[in-house]
Amino acid sequence: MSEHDTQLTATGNNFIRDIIAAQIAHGEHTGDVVTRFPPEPNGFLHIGHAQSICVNFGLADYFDGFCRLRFDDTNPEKEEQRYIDQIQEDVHWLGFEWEGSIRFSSDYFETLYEYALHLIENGDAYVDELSSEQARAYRGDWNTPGTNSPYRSRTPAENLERFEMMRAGQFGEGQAALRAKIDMAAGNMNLRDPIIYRVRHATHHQTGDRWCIYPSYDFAHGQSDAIEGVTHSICTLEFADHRPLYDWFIDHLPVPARPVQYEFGRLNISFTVTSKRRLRRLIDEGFVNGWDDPRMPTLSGIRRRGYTPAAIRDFCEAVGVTRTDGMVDVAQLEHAVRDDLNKNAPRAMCVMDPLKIVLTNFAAGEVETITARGHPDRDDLPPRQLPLTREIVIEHADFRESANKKYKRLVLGKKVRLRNAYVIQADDVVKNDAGEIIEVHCRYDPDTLGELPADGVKPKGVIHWVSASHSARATVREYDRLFATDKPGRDTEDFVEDLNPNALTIHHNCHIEPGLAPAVPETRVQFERIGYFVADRYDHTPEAPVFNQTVALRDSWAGKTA
RNA sequence: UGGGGCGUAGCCAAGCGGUAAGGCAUCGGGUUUUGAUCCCGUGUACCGCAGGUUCGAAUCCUGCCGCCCCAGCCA
Repeated sequence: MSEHDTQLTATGNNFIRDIIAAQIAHGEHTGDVVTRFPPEPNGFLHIGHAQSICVNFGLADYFDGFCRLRFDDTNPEKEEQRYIDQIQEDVHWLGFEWEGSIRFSSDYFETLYEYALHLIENGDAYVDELSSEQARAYRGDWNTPGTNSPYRSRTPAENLERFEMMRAGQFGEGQAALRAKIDMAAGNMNLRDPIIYRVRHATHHQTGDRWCIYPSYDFAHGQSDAIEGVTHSICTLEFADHRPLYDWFIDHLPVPARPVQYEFGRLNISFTVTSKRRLRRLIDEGFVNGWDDPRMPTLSGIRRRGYTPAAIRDFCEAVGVTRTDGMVDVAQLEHAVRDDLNKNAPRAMCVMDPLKIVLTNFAAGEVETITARGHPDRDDLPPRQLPLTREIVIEHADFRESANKKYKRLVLGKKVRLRNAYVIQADDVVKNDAGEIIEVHCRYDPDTLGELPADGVKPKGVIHWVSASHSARATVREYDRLFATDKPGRDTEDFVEDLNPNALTIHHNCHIEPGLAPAVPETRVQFERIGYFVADRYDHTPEAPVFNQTVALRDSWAGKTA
């Protein structure tokens, strides 16, 4: 993991880590701790998966074992190569390196088939020819025991023959399925003769047309774990009642190892959604521009938004691993990025809503270069050169003709400090016919660079600015939370009704420091007094800079009035 | 109504019989050429409820309540 900046810490809570530590301490576990991250390649990874990735890779790293990346590809109709590629990119981006080459459940299809044969020979599985509708009726419900299928009593020889026929393509989809013979009256529905193989006349992205029968998740997953020597098979809580089945297969098959499943509570975050079905809908219905739209909670989306791998890892560690089905405040995620970016992002100035300021006592045509720190408390980040000219721009919101003492910005007749530069005083306001302020005339105090004014009175406020002429223009995409409510869909018919209409505001013609335009894509920066931004991974160019807002600076002034 | 899981401050979350850590959020205050950062302070948590055991229980026992997951030939 050296090529990445991964620094795994074990500061958070993780009950699985505690369990493994105890197993090792008590001699119940010897040898390597082997885990795996097992995504199905049917969509992009999202922030919820980050938790699973951190848990699996983190545990392997913590115990000096190893973790592999295995695609759980047993449903060819929903899976695509592009997702396989994207998932690998995302896991790497997060900072993890899997052991060996990538694996696929489909790598084990032949072995899995033999395992199925083993079950049939032992009378533990049978080919059922009930239609799915009939099967559902036979299954019963929570209050009614199921009924045995009339095909349940077929002999092993008969089942063997039928199963061969399934593999040979002599059954259409839904006409036959191999089921484990367990208990149609089990309280746990997963044990009511679960499907082991079903017919799918579909081309598989890895195995092509070699197979027309595919193993179910329950059959493929645990056995793949065993084949790979996984010791701790970690998944989320909704699979808890699959564990008896997971163990049943392991108990009834000649597998080379005995993995054990552990479940933890899925990560849910307020003001967002993390279900592939919902994310796909946002894309399909055009609410966002694809899986990697910066508003999306996908890893590629938040990457484009400017989030850092370290921030996401810190967030997952801070949230902890438990069996509680909770909802973490998105503010906790935002805190994690601010914390990282505050320490590492260079500072710069950008004026998003320009108001022209004329420094009446500054010579026209003159350009004074001011050197500013790259970061308030880091000397290793290079200083930057800021051209100061007679005409500059500041934010409209940073000027008022009059205001009370709580307003710490530029007020007519009063002084304010230009960030990194001089103290100025506003003398005149120029308005258009509509009465709107279009220009402010100020005088600057040439003795205040790094110094207090002669009267010794420190200006109340500091505002950011950029030269009107010696600056670059940029498009700045200001993002807000994708949803306006903490639990999308909770109080509405359809979760899309909770979408935040202001999740994206595009600002054209923003003025940025000239040194910022050449930034390479994905350069992260803090626009002082505004927030953290990143040069868009795809759209940013030196000629037409595009910055995406990662997260705004904390603003204890917001909501107050002056 | 069957099976499984979970309930500690607004949100995460320690605690595992000895009298409630920490983080986020909130609200104050200090420092500050970012109303940022940093620093300090700030919460009667009836430990879901009710009984019981005990000198003593969030921690043990019993009952109840609430929330989540399961009736795909999805994962």
